Amino acid sequence: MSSAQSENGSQVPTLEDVAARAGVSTATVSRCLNTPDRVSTLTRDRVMAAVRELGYAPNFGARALAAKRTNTFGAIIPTMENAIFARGLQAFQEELGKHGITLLVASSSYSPELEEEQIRALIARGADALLLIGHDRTDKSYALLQQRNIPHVVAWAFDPSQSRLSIGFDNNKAMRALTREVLNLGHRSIAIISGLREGNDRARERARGALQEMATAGIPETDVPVIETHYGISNGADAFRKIMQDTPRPTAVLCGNDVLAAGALSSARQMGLRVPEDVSITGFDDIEIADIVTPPLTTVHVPHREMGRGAARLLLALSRGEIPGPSIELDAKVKWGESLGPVPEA
Amino acid sequence: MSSAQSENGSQVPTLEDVAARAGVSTATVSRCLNTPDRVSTLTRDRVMAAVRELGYAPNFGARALAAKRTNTFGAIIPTMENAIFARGLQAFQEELGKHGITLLVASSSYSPELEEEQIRALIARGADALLLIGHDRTDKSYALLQQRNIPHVVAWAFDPSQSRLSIGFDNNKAMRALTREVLNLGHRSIAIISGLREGNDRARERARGALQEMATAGIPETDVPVIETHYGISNGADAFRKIMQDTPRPTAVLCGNDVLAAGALSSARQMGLRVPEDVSITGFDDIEIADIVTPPLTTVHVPHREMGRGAARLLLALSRGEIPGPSIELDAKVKWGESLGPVPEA
DNA sequence: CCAGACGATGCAAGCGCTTACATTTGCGTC
DNA sequence: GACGCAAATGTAAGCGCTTGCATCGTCTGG
Repeated sequence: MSSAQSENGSQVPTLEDVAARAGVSTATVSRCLNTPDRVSTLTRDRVMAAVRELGYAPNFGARALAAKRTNTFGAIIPTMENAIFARGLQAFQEELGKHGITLLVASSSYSPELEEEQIRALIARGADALLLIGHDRTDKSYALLQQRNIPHVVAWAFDPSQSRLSIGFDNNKAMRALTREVLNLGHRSIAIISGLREGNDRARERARGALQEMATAGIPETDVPVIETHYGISNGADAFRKIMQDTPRPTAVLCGNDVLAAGALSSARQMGLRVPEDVSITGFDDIEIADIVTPPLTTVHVPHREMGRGAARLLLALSRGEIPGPSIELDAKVKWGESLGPVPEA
Repeated sequence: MSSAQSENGSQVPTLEDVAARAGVSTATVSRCLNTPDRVSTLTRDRVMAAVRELGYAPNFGARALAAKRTNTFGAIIPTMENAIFARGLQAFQEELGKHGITLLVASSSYSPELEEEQIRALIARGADALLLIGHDRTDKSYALLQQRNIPHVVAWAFDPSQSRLSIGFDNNKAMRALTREVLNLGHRSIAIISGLREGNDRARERARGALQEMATAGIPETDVPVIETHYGISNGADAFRKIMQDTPRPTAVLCGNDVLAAGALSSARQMGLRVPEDVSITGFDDIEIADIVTPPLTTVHVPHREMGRGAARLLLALSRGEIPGPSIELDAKVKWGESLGPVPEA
């Protein structure tokens, strides 16, 4: 009877309408939609026809309420403003799509507090499982996930010291490898433009890795200028300009990611500095931008797609109640461009 | 009684639990959450305390089901892979946020069929209103929106020939303006790298605008090589490489957007061509990338943020049942970089 | 020819919330 | 001190769907 008055015309059709039209019960219609093989071919055809004729689409809220699951996963990434997470997320989504799962994306602007809110929001919306970036977040966030028993996996970071399920690469290790290359080319006066480290373990580990490697080479941490700034091209540009006023002027600048490096590069050009003849610049992430700036960046290649796909699989397994294997460490290797060269002659 | 058995421990608390704990009825709790001023301060405090203690969060599905609205808007953009829509969407989201509305984003990969699916999905999820990009979409999509009576607005395009509510700029007009500048600099041998035009009115209007303007200058359409390709840096690069093998070789290449232009630029570098001395390249959109490539792109500045904010306001008005004004045309002006120069001496 | 089994379908009880309507309470008035 | 009104709160009817359980044929084997 619900929309029996749907003579009204622009009422949204409900299961009941479909059932009436097909001459079956709502239960049967529901089965047709969810478990088609539990219904005879004949009825199924009739029901499907009714569905089509009415333009019926199930009401998501009602379905979630009754079934207690939504076939929806959530992902909270720090930012959508640049393409850092785009490729990985794309792969994540593709993999979920294969399994009929919808992805809801939210962004936290690199703020653990905002992220907590987003977690809450996604849970409220019924996300069956969550993809999170990095390990840093409020205790409350973790408490929430545990209390609600929401399967989740951490990506973009593999940290041997963390026990929770994750898939990613070791930011520290990767940055050390890159730094080693820089040192090998003779650089000793090196500066770092890092992303904001608070609440961002990836940024922190990258910076720490660089400093550790330099320390190993006999460069004390106190000799290394570090500027911290929000990821963003113009921030990278500003930071670079500032850092190049130091004495001694660094011969190489390690950037926390490609976005910062791209900014640094454009500053260098404006300042009339040649890269890498006058100063070397490195990035991290190997996003598309790394290839199109001039010169192409020497950076760290991150297995974005592999990570996204892998994260999806882990989450899928978790949400089915399976216990997936341990955390997965992927490789992140130095990728040579042209922005890193030997130290300039004095 | 619902989770009276929640002795269980890890049950999700419901309104009823909160009500029991605060010693009031569920109705009162609901009011506390939705219309706090209709409840006495005393009870409100007690209820809120219970909410906090229990870590209660309303069940979205149930709420949507009962209230018949979700305070959720949807947006379907063609792609998240590059930053074309990022800034506008950000502004859109910020504006909605101010009004307590959550944004759900989906992407259609520039496919009208996929978009239709996404529209359906967002509607099923209860989106109260939708933001759409451009006018091109399947009849069914429009039928759906009308049938369900979903407020919606078209952005990124202002087309005087279209009657539906929109906010954006005139792609055709803007591209004509840019083309005029190119012609003014003496270029006569001009090629176009366009985005795929089918199902994409923005791409179509941009290409058409360029061709029209050239026609006005006496260059017949048949003399203008046009390559169509999916937006993407490497596609732009490939297209450019191909187009530069034409005879006569174009002295200027108009790209459908900055992403294609960035690709073209990197191809040019690889081919040893100087920009703009040997060949001029233009973009469209003025996204961040336009500034950081070498040389910075001459492009068309698009008022991303203004468009996003405006779209949000229109949609908010619509969803409140107000009738907003007519469609809004914003300006998109040529922005000079260094990638467009005079035609090279013969 | 009938008991038993099984596949297809219907019945109806919720899922957790909002909200119209009913009820109670507390005040100010005369 | 009784009355009326408004504010505060409670009652209960759904919102549209899923699903455990009951029912009904139909088919099979003895």
